[in-house]
Amino acid sequence: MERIYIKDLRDYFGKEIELQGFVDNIRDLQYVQFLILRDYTGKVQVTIEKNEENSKLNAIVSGITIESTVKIKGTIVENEKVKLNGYEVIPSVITETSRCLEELPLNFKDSSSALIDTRLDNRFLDLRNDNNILMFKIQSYLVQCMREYLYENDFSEIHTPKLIGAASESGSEVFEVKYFDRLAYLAQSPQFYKQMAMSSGFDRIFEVAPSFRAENSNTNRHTTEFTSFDLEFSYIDSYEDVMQLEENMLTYAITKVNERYGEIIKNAFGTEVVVPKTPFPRVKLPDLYKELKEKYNFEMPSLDVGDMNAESEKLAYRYAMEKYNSEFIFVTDFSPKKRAFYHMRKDGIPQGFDLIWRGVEITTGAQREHRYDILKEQAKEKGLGADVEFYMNFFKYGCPPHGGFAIGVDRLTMLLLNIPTIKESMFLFRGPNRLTP
RNA sequence: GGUCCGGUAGUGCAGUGGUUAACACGUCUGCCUGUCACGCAGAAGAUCGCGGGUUCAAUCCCCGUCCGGACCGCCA
Repeated sequence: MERIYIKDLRDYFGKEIELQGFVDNIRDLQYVQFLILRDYTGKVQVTIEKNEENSKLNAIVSGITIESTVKIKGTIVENEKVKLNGYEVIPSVITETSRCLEELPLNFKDSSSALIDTRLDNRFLDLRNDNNILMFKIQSYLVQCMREYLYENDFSEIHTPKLIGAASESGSEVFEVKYFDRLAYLAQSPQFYKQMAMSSGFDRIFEVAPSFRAENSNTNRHTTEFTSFDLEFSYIDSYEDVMQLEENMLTYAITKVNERYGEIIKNAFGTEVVVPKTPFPRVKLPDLYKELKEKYNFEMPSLDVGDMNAESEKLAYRYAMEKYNSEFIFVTDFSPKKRAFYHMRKDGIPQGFDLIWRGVEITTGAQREHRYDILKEQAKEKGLGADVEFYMNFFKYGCPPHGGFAIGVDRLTMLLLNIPTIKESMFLFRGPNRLTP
């Protein structure tokens, strides 16, 4: 029999259908039993009167445990009495297809009733929560829309290695892996390979893949393994082209997410999807600090001028909202000391940016230095030598001017849905103290 | 890595230097004329994170250790 989803039941009134799902709840009264069936599209009430004719069904329902899975054949009928959607299933056959054997280790229906650590220990159950399932449908759609935008703009998706032979930048923040009789590293970014694709003439590429960072970071927005949405493209005139691509892509994706999920997100997560307007405001870091000083009496600790910290990111958001009514703001003109050697510089200023959304950094991007001699000089200045030799070769044989950026998908999801921690906005969190499940 | 805070039934929490460690949800049993967060009654369920110390006596005080949380740093 054809599989019917609960969300489509309205199309089958009066017909015999077959449903499958989890037993969400059972209310076993004296003369009637109610079984609430749940699949990933919704819930429906299955009603069984207690009588001679139904004695077999009554026995099955009495013996069933909540969260077992069942297959139900029955007829879907309208009934005003039912508060859940106004219809119910009158079953002819109920088959238990798997059994929940033990008491659940947490009440996944109420996320606030268990600590995040308990939830992560039992993530497969925690994810049965309606909002969690919804969150991943939305994340999936968001990424689909970003991909869609790029495909429409002649980008191709590539897949770069995550096992690498040399630590890509500093070496201090990569995981070592035993690789036969020597060491390998887990990629902390596809940066070098994205640029290799530019050198290879791929012109416009992106990748959605894991990145690994061996940083002992304990915050609500860091994880040792995250999904990075990376892209790189050629023949740009400046990093302004990179910012434009990013704001257009995000606006396209958020517009579509809002169309499909805006109302649902408001109801489920209590937060508004705000479709941004392009162009996003842009501010130079020194100018931003002048404004933050004037408006909020904020001053960076002097050692950190040329970079941002958590507080200045939050204030940058406040500033963007108050002055531009924008949740997004591009910040440019960081100190070269704080930026990677491969960022192009002009008059000593890195030609790159951070994008702050709702007070959190979601992107670093830049025009890259594609001129061999200058790049070599900048690498030397950062103390990089043999480790980047293979990379330097990309620029010896002609390489288009290019740039790109990376977005953290899990952070993006967290911010879009106003989820308090990245531990919840990724399928399985990985942190300094968590490698399981 | 730093600072602060926490670890007590399945889950979330209360509490005490000494008798039976309280409460809510969940679980189980019985009852209940259609429930819809069903309701009612009862029952079971806790080496009080682990190791050491102080004490007549430690779940409680002290030290160590492990685990976790919030914020900061690092970044996506």
